[in-house]
Amino acid sequence: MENKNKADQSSPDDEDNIFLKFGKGRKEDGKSKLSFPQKKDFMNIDNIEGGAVGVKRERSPPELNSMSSSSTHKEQELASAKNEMREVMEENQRLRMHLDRIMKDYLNLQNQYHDIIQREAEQKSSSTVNTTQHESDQETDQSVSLSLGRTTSDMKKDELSKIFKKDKAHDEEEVNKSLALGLDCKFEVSAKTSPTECSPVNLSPDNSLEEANKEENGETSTLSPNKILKTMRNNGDEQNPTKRARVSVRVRCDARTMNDGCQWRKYGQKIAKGNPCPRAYYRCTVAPNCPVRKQVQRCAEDMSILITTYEGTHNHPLPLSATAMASTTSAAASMLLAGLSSSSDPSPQVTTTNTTSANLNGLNFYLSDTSKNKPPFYFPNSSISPSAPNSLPTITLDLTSTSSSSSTLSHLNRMSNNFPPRYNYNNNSSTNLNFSSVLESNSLPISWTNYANQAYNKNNNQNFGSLAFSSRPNQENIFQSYLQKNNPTQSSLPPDTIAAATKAITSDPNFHSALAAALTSIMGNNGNIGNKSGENPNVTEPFPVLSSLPSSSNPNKCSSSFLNKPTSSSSANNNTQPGNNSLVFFTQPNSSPFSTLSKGKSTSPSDSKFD
DNA sequence: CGATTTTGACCAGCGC
DNA sequence: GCGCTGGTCAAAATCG
Repeated sequence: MENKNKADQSSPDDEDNIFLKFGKGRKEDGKSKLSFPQKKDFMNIDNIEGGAVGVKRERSPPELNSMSSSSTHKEQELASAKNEMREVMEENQRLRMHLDRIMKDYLNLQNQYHDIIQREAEQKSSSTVNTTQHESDQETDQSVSLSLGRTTSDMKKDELSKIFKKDKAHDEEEVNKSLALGLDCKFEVSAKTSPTECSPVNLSPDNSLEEANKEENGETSTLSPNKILKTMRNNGDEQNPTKRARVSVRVRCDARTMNDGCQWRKYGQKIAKGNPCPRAYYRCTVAPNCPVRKQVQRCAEDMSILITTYEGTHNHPLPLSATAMASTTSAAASMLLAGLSSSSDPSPQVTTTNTTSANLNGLNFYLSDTSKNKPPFYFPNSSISPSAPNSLPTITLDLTSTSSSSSTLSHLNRMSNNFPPRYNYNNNSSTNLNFSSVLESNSLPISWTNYANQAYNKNNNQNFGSLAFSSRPNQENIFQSYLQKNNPTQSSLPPDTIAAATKAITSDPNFHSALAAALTSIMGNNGNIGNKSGENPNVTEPFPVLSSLPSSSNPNKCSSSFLNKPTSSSSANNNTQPGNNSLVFFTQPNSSPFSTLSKGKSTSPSDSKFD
């Protein structure tokens, strides 16, 4: 049995080669890196599918083969490099513009949220609540403002509102063609919807967990930026293991590990109870002291599903592609902790069901909590029993394409209810996000933006707080066109599922939290608007927005890209606007034709690009 | 030869 | 206290 497992997992001849095709070990990449400065890699990533990578790829073999005619080649390379540089600069400018726009939208949202909270507080105070409660609400509200507005808290609000007002008209115009996500911060989960329940989202991507948990522990409810930074600096190795959340990613993948852009070193392997497949333990080796670990295990039910569980936050700059994953997992973790912390409301009136679910037509997520063991963090109710010792709150992103396009409810239910205990090995307080592809077998990227954009277009009447991911006209149907391109038979989404998606988006605060966290991770990391990000060693990446794993250009690789630039692969490439801050969860389920170049390590190959 | 993987031992938390 | 389990360590083996 053990031998068999060993063979399953570590036969480097088949599985590892998957990585190699992508970039393989550092050595090879080191070679290619010599001819290409790091910035080039960055550019390549940005233009991932469109051309840059292709350029690089095309160029590499000639480098080996035709060194004789090197002068012309060099010139060509130089020219192409210049071109790429120019493109990237333009891209950066566009990104900046879009960032600004997002900021404005965000402010708009924040203002609206503020109004609503105030209104709610007033209502409360007028009915039953005493004044102290009211005050605390408002206080919390303020702290929400701080925590949500990592950028705004630092940026002078006046300035921002100025900007906002200035562009309000323009934004309103644009809102028509943009995704609107109501961030109405109403926890359907809870009977009592107090503003505090929306607050715990600390949008600092790397510290949301710790900070949120600190909040849980009652250290303080006001998160000043300074404090956040302080925490950021401290969190590295000193992360209290009990204060972390884990993010689990389920991906259909034949490779031994999922390419997440980071560099990992295996430090252990164990057969976990209930799963014949061994669980491998990896440690981030990008930085020597990085506390981030991940566990990789195959799903006992479906061996083709790879379950990768991340724990901790990187304390070093990340490769761009790794940032995508890191930001997303961080956002997911924030979401989890936000949900959890909401349940830790001192007043135990939070009546949660065991499973809070939202159904997004294949974009499912649900909260399920079992919390008898760790009262401070978990919803009081629990149904899932077997508790793994040491279990941490875990959020699961399900990127497997298991749902059929018709009935996502059933899928959701399956997700939430039918996972056998042994699958939920860490089912002590777990949150599951199912970003299953709508289509059953296709590994297509799901752009939240465009996805929800469609929903918004059809149900644009229920968002009072709209988060406008302004999508450009020529981009707003990328997902759809992608669908049409790749699966003409299922190109349209059923209206009911759209409605479900909209409803879920607009109604579930946890989704908001994740979204907000992701957004802030984007804005905060890049923009550094008014933020002393320079002092923050944990700021991961300059700008993860367009981060994209080369997976799409490497169909044989098992990878997951979250913050993707979907258009880069499309024919509309040139029209790509940076505004497409779409969260793209996509998986490449069946990477059947693995190419075998050579043996490799389990290290994520993409790392090589960034070293 | 350095980096990585393997693998048995060890440790800590939890339940009984 | 004991056993079970998950997680980590570290020496040896392996790889490139």
